Amino acid sequence: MPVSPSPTDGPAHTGHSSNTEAYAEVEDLLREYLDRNKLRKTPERFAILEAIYQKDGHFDAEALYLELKNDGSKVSRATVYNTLDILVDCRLVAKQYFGDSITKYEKVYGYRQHDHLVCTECGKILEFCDPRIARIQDMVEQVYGFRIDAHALNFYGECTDADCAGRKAAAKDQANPQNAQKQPS
Amino acid sequence: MPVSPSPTDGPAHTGHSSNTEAYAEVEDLLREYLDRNKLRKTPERFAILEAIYQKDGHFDAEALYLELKNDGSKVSRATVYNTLDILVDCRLVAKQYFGDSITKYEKVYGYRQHDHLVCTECGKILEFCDPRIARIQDMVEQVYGFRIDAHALNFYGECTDADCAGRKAAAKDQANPQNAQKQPS
DNA sequence: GTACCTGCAAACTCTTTGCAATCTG
DNA sequence: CAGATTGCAAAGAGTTTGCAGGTAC
Repeated sequence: MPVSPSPTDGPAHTGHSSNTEAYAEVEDLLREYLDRNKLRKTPERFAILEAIYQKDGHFDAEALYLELKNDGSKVSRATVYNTLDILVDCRLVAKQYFGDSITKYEKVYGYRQHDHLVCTECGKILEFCDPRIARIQDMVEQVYGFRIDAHALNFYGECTDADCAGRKAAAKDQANPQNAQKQPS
Repeated sequence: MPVSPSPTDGPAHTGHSSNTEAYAEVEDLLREYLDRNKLRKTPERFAILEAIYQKDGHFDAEALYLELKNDGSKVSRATVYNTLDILVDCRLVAKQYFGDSITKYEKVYGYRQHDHLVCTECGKILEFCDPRIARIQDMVEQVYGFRIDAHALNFYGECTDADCAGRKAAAKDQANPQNAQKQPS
C-alpha cells in the first residue's frame, strides 16, 4: 500500500457522531474490509482500532503503542504499524505529514473532511473546511485523467496566539543574534 | 513498487524559466539571505545551490549528496542537510512530503507556484496550478488569524497511463489473492 | 491443520549530533 | 584570529523485517 493520505470522499456523515456511537459502525467497516480482503479478524486489530477511536486529534505510531501498552494490552510495535497500514487502506484512519517528518495519524470515519493549518513556531495545528477544494479536485481529475481518492492541504504560517511558544523564543533570539537561524521543526 | 523511488518521478514541470538564466539571481538571493542572517558564504553552500538549480523535479537529500559526490565535490551529508535547511528557510527550495515518508525537495525560485498530483500505484507525480488555492489561503488567514507563508496541496489517486506500474502489479495480485494485501512503500 | 499473524529484537533508513580540523569575515 | 562551518563517523529516531511460536478459520 503506497500512499495513504486522508480520504476526501469518506462517508458523507454530517457533523460528528460521538466516539462511542461511531465505534460500532467503524468496527463493522473493519470487519467487512478484512472479510473482503481475506485477512484475519485478530483481537489486536480491533484493540488498536478501538484505541484510535477513543482518541481525539493527531497521534503517531509510537504514542499509540505506548498508550496500548499502558492500558495493559501487549500488542507489539510491529502490529501497531501493520494495523495502521490496514486502517489507512480501508479509510478508517488517515496518514498526515505536517513538515516535521513524523508521520501522524487521525481517525476519519464520522468526521467531516478537513484540512490543516500548522503554526511553524509553536506546532499548533488547526483544522478548517473549504468546499472549493472539492471543486479543484474535480477539475484536476478531469484535466489529468486521474481517479483521485484522497488529498491533503496544509497551510504553514505563524499563529497570533499570545502564548505561541515559538514566537517567544524568536523574540529572545533577537536579543541574541547568534541563535537567529531558525531550526526547522 | 509504489510511491517513492519511481523512475517516472520526473518533472512535468509547469511554466519554468530556463535553469541557467535563473541561477545568477538565485545566487544573489542566497548571498543576501546569508548577509542578513550573518551566516558565512561558504563554497559548499553555493555548490549545493547550483547543483539543485541544475536539476529538474523532486529529489531527496541522499540523491543530492551522491550527485555532488559524483561530480567531484566532497561535501558531506551533514552539510547537504544543513544547507537544505538554509535554502528552505530563504525560500529557494521547498520541502515536500508525498506520502512515502521520504522528504523530497525542489527548487522554487523562478517557478510558478504549483501543487502535486501523486499516482499511488506507480509513484508518478504531476504538477498543476489553481488560483483558487490562493483565495482559500486568504480566507483561512483572515478567519484564523494566521500569517501563512507556505502551503502544500497533494491529491492522491490513480493515473490512467497504460504503463502504470502499480496497476499491472495489482492486476497480477488479483489472480493470486494471497498477495492481495498491498505492501506499504 | 494450515498459513496468517503476532511479539520480539535486530536491521535498516533517513537524519542529526559531537568533535576536531578548517576556513570566513 | 575567533568562532562559524565543515567532514567524518557514530548516534538517534522512526519504521521494517526475520523468525519462531501462536491462533483464526
